[in-house]
Amino acid sequence: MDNRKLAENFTLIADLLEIKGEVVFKTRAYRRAAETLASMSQQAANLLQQGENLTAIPGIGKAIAEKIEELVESGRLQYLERLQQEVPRSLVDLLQVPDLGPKKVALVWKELGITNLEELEAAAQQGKLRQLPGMGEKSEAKVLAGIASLKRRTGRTPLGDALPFADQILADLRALPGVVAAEPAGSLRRRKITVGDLDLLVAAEDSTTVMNYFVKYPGVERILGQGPTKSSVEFSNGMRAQLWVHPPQRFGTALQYATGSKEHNVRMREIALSKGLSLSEHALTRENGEEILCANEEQVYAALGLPWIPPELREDRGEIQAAQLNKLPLRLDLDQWVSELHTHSTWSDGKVPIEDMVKAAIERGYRVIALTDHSHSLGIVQGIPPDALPRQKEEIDRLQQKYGSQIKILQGIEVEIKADGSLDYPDEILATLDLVIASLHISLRQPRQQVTQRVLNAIHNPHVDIIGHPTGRLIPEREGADLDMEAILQAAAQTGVALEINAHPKRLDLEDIYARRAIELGIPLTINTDAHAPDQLDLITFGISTARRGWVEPQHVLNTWEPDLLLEWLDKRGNSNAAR
DNA sequence: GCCGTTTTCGGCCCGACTGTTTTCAGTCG
Repeated sequence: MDNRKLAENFTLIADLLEIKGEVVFKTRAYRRAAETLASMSQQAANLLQQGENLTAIPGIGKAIAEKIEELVESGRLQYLERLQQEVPRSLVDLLQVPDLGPKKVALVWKELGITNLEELEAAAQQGKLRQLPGMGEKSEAKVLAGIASLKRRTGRTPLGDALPFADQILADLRALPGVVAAEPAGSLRRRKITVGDLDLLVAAEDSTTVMNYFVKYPGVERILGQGPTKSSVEFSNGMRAQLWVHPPQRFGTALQYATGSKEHNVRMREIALSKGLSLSEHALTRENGEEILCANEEQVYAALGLPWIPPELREDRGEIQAAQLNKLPLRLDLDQWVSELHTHSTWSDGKVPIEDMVKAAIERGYRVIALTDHSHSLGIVQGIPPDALPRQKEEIDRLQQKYGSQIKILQGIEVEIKADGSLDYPDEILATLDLVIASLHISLRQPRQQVTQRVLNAIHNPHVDIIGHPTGRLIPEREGADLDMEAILQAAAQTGVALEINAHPKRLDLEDIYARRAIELGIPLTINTDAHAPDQLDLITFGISTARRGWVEPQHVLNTWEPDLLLEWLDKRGNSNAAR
């Protein structure tokens, strides 16, 4: 049983306990354990096998460790099975309805015998909910609207879609009179791969104009709430956004609060309390009621004796302890970028000739670009047949002459890891290329052991330099291959092959938690855009954010290395002509 | 259920907004 499954079990326990009416601290403990498990870079099952004590993990004590053990060993959990006999499991679906929480779910269950969404909708339509204590006509209408919205919603929005949408709203908000600043917050600012609601924050003395503008923004289907400091809306596409407005002199605490994560903020407030301060979105408050206002986030962190923590790290994964010890990772940044190592041209499915990609790379200040067109077997695109590689080489040589010392152009390949586990090109051909990326695109649904073995084969091929977008996932439509990631990481550490964090917002693969594990194991990483057109080179920032979320530092990333160092590394990999 | 340079028992973050209420509970982030 993997960590995700374990986390699902503990989340289910928390939901059921909440409906049952258990004390909140117990449910909170189960939720925290679920979060921790989901964000661990190593499998709990593996740790158990190695004889590690799970109670060493923060948030996991004796009781939960025993439950993990039972789940890993038997695939079942007696405690959960007993719990489900008390509280019908289908009730947790009701918690998904906006404005329905555990108390109201328990109420409709106990008073009306409702156990699922269909029964809830029917009861609301029949006007039965309004008769319950504490509920009225409006609550009933809210339930119906909530169910409708639930049916319309597609779940979390990919970061690549949410960010441009939010940026447009923010630009419009900045243009309003009296608006001093407008920034993204929440998971958007932390650059999670998917975003639930859009969280937006505005600095302004008077919120009235801003709020009135926001709730009437084009595309707003309904207003979920509107107040002087906070409003939230739902768009016709099902996306939700909420906006906070705070005075500029309180913007720091407000931004810190709105950025989250919730768990990070809880830790921050605990530290504040230990220093005799109370931290809220409005201010830090001393015990005598005196307020300390923070116009920027640096002041908030400084007041707690901490350096500023980059938003991508704020997931309560040890960043606060690291900050206290002054051991936060060195910040990875675009201005450190030297090379782009995964691009396509019209030699396969790219949109432009090599020269246009080269020029675009030069414009961005890069000093190395690798053209890595697809090998020929990938059916959906026109790959390069092996006998065309010499002609491509001639073109690259000609361009290298033309652009001379401005940029080094590498002839690479994105070679397909075929369904049978072999690579699409024989070793003799791979050996002639400057750089080899091996990637999965097909037969991703093979059983774990089989698909993992394919990647392991590629890792052990001495000509392969990089494993491209390891799982092959596409957000949100395609789940990645069910890889045994620890086995892959161990093999990469052993052979020295680099793993890619593919920067395309539909991929962001290797994902953050495994990037973090990779650097622990000393595996070189590379962050590339997989650009099929010049402007896609700018997607690199998504990859950088994902790497930051994985605590990756500049020296871990091939793309920040000086060209000489990179070419030397490629040469040592044994297949490269690059240095010549 | 977890946790401990004040604690192995008694704590466990803070506030906005809504609806159903006559002062607050529930939900959300």
